[in-house]
Amino acid sequence: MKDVAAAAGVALKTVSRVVNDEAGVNPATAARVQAAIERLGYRRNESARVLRGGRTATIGLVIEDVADPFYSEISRAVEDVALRHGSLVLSGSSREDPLRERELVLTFCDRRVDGLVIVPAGSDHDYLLPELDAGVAAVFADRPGGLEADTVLCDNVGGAHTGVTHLIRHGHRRIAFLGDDPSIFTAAERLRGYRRGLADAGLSADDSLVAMGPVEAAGAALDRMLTTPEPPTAVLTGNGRITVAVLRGTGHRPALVGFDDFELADVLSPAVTVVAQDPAGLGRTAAELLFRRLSGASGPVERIELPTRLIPRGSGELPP
Amino acid sequence: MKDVAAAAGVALKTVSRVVNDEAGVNPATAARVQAAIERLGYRRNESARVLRGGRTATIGLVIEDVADPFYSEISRAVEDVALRHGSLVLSGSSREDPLRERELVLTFCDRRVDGLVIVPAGSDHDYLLPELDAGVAAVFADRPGGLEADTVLCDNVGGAHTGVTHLIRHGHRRIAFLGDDPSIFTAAERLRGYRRGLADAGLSADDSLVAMGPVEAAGAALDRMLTTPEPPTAVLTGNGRITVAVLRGTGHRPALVGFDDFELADVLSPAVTVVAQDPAGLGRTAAELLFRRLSGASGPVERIELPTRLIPRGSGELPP
DNA sequence: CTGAAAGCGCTTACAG
DNA sequence: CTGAAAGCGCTTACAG
Repeated sequence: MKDVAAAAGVALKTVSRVVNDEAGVNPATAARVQAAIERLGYRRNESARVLRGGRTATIGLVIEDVADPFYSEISRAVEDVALRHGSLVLSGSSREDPLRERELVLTFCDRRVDGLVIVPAGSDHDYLLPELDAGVAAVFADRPGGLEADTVLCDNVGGAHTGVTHLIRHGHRRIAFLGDDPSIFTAAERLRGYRRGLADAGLSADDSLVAMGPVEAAGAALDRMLTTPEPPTAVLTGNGRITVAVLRGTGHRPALVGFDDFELADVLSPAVTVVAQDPAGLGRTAAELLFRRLSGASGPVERIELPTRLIPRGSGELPP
Repeated sequence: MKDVAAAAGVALKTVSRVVNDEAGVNPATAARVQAAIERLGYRRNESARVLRGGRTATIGLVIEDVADPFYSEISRAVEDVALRHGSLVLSGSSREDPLRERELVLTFCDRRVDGLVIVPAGSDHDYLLPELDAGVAAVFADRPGGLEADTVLCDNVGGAHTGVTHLIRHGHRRIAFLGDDPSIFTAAERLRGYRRGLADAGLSADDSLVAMGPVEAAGAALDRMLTTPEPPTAVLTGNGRITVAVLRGTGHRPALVGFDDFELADVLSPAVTVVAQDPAGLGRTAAELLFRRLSGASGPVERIELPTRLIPRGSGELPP
């Protein structure tokens, strides 16, 4: 900028005015400055500009893993909204590790991001308190965080309820639920939806048909259930990775409804009936909420729940 | 920092020393400063720090689309390497649009990223020249860019050659190739590999068995081929999306080798034989090359080609 | 319409 | 071991 000013024979401030399209510059002067800018290939240093103003026009995104399609959909949606608001996105994968989540968030805060979209890996977010005081905005997505802040979730209970009810309508009475570790919010919620669905249909819950735990154990758990005297005739899986584990399983496959849609679900035979979530909606809504806060919205903390959608494809319509 | 200095009764510079773990500070003074830092909840502003030094410890990543598993794998690998080097990643999706690619790259440059990993959407990168002069490093990944710079590619020719040769070994003589638009580098390269494979086996190329074009047209193109008097008995697809298009196709399915691996390829029946690329390796290698440049490496421009791997699963071993 | 000064939050280079 | 001054590249607040 100094060089441009010198080349155009004006003061720094005048260059700044031209660069920022500020009114009240003599057209001739402006043209001279513009020429110098082009000749020297000058491009304003956004970091310096931002240091002076308050904002960095950058937000941070912490997800579990970019390489997981569910999260990469979220990622793309957040990116889109951010770009539309003139912001860039720093992103990082927590790998479901609360410490890594915390480290990423604090690193982003050190770069003075304006706001954060966080898919919480941990449940304690006290470490965020000083940052929130300092003015960063934060929105939790997919799972609630450990403090009062805007949050966008899927309707996990409703989705699981819909899934199990669908199987009941197709004549099933013994329906297994294979879920992830119940310490994970979404896993616990989906289990609740499953149980409520059974209860609403007047069916008694049978805990021997429920297996919550690491994804790797899901296949074996189902195999065990299938060798009992009263095996399940249908399964509701608690997330996409568990659905895949079941699909990889050998042997007889009961009727199946999977929580979370996935590519090629329609190509398998039978095609897989799923309760689809809306990851793009999750990311978009979270980012929009964030930018609303950044532009000054000061209403009460919001908690939005996005609906799920049952997609019948065959595996969930098999008779007992 | 000023507040901390005042609170600890020292000069700014001393706080800076403590924050940076510089040697030669009286332990008692350091402790006093440390206490003030904690009491005030001080965190250094990395942007300001960076303004003074030369680097931003940030790199830019431009891919086609984060929501595509191939690119999200690249993304994760780049992220990992960057974090290991103390850098953060700004990323954006070009949507295969050269203008958007350019805009993203220049936006990143305005933020003064230290370097860029680019999956080129366009073939003209002259717009990068002034930035390179200004000191940003750039590495092209997956496809070569329009100027001399470090580049990491997959062995597209070799991979397609391996795929078609595999089908030939299993008795096929009429093998179709369904590829993407040949203006896309990888598509053209794979077509070359296919042709070379046929030639090496002494088979004559039959252009009626080749269809290059938009992914949406691939299914119809294959259907047409299958209704001719001498239909192909096998297909090599040019990328993952085309493989899926073929899998979605109704009717008789010839033997199939797909370029690029995908989730659930092993669950389909028959399971799908693929030529697997190494997207994580692509991202890792590109990022490592970038950081090598950033730490001063000044050797000649590198061009690295990553090997592919044939994974036989069933669909590619079907007899004619 | 234009500019000189001060400052954003930090570090570098120097002096004591 | 500690600090006062200058500067990174820009903008804000003011004066002319």
